[in-house]
Amino acid sequence: MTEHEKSTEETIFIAAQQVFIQKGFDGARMQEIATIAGINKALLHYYYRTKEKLFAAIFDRIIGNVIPRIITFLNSDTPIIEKIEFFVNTYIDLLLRNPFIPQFILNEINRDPDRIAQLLSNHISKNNAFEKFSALVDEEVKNGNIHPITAEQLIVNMLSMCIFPFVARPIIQGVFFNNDKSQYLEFIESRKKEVTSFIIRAIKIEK
Amino acid sequence: MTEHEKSTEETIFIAAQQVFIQKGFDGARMQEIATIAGINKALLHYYYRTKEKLFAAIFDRIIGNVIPRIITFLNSDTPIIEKIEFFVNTYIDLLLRNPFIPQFILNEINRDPDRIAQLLSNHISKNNAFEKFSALVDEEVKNGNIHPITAEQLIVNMLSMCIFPFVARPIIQGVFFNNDKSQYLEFIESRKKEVTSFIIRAIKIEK
DNA sequence: CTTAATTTTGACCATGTGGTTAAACCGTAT
DNA sequence: ATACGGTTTAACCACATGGTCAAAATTAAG
Repeated sequence: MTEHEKSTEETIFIAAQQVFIQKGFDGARMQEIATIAGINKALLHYYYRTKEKLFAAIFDRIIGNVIPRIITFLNSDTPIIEKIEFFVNTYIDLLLRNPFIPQFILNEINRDPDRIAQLLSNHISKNNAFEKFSALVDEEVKNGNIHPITAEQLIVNMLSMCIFPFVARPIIQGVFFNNDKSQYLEFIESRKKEVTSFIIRAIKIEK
Repeated sequence: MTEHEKSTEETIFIAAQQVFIQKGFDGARMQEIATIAGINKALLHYYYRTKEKLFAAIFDRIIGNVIPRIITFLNSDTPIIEKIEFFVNTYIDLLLRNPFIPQFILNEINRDPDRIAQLLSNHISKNNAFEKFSALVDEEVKNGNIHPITAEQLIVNMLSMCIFPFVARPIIQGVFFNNDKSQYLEFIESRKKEVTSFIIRAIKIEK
């Protein structure tokens, strides 16, 4: 193996990621992955013994990229308004760079509903991340800084508005923008500010 | 065929709907559908010639149930605040009764991105529904009744907060509610009011 | 150079899959 | 009774699919 070329294992990984994302687990074909990776199908099984294991490897790496961001958001000590601003911006940015992640995760949710929930629960409870954020929200409500809302509702609203536009991309792009890709991307880009101010207007109490 | 029992065709349809929703197109097996319908596999092909056609039949009926609601929302002549209130309520109600619809449609988006966009575009442009709503939003902004926002952003925000909690159900239920079903349903139920007031606070300008 | 370990391949297998076909079944009109 | 239309079935087929295996190619070690 020379320096400049990726290892076979990583080549397979990238090819598999592409196919699994595009076709889902059931739609993905080991042969197609092999072809894209430019290798023999048997070699797939040499590195990752089964389709399940190959999928799991990809899934774990992707989910491992997302969870820390959520933990950080819940855990950080900045004021709530700044937290939201920062989270919406970095999260939409992440999804712009990896627009396939949401659909991929949603697909997996369908295939094995408990697995992700378990994974997330572990990470989040390990740091008491949710309790911390929940306490912050409650306090801000008590102090009259934001309108009454539970932490759960707020988080779900935030994630909804960040993630949904990516899974519904074909609809949004088709219905609103005549399938023009750049208009869609511009729309998403502008959502960083739009969603942030939308949420802030929805919760902040002006004094 | 006696009166009280459903026609074979409808029995198949219901079984197929159940399987396609649970497993997705690729994961669904014609044999499983047949077994659930309590009939022979060949009979599936007698009524619906191929898997594709069977799926299309189900898809069309489901999507046909959703589109009119969106058209109505865009078209009705009531003030914008009332429109939003009404839409969020009826839409979340619809999804509570058919919680599988979102995941089903999202799956299909992945399989054939242009098809739904086409379908929706046709219906919506047929009634000039979007232009009408867009004009309403612009006018409300101009009159200083709501904060500046485009119709697209507003619609996407609304749909996001209504739909996403259903596709992310396993995560929400697992992380927030220890997998307690009734707590999750209560959470969704309360969103009818929460999301409505969240949106209204985000857009309405108090005078 | 020789040997041993690792990596890669082509051929192969068992099984599952969507789909077909010819025959049986069943109610009904003649 | 029988002939006929629509309905249902068991058996079957071609083929794709995930996975295996023994041998070949390549690399590393002595």
